[in-house]
Amino acid sequence: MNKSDVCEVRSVNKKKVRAVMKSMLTGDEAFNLSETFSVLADPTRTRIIYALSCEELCVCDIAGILGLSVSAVSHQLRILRNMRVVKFRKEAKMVYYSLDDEHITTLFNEGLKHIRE
Amino acid sequence: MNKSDVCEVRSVNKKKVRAVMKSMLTGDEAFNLSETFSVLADPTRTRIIYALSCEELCVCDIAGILGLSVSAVSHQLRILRNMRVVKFRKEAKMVYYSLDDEHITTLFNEGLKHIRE
DNA sequence: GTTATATTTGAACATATGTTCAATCGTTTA
DNA sequence: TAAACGATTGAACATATGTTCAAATATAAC
Repeated sequence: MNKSDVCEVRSVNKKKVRAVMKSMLTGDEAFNLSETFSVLADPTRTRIIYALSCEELCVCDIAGILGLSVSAVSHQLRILRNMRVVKFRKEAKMVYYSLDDEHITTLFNEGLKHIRE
Repeated sequence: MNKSDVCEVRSVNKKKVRAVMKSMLTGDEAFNLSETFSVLADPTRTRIIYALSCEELCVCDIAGILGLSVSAVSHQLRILRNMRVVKFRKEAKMVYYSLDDEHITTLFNEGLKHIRE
């Protein structure tokens, strides 16, 4: 960023700028917030979350429902696991996944309402 | 996707799978939903949205508040404009931006609540 | 009209992300 | 124990995304 990219006046309305800067999100907050939304920012993951909001499902069946490879689904489930959006239990050779985070579920439903209106 | 990637049984629980597939999100819905969340899935954009939730601001001041180049901010504002998250008005040489979408704002606040709990 | 300033834009660049493919791990069953 | 099957993983690949830089617009002031 060279200096010509910075508005010469430095701030057009110093009072407003100061007020906003005072209450501005911290870097961590902005990062965590956008990271939370990132989980829902992919169609495959939203479809997985939708499916799991209906039923507890094994990886194999999720892949069948979505028409994707088991591997692709497993990679996405890892992301959802890391973000604690889903939980799983093992039964024999199968691993069954279900939703684990009511906050994300609320966000998800809020978003669904938005696009369906 | 080769055939070995598909579960042999095809579906472990056919009844569950059929039920989920019946109510599954369409491709368009999944795309629009994830697109909506994508808007909020970047720290720069969440900071811009936060700032605009405090005050109507010109591009120059947003850049100053975020410590980013005017160009970088303008590029992000274009995305927010295209998604109808923000609106703007021109006054002299300046362009003032403000929030335009209450749905997104609701999502944003819901997310903020989530990370602050 | 020319200069200065606020903003936008396009191209280039580096980084992040999602899927595929092949290999591996763990459990079950033959 | 060996074979079969569900799931996970890592590397490779293509695509998407965000910032920078330089150039272009647009409006205001001289």
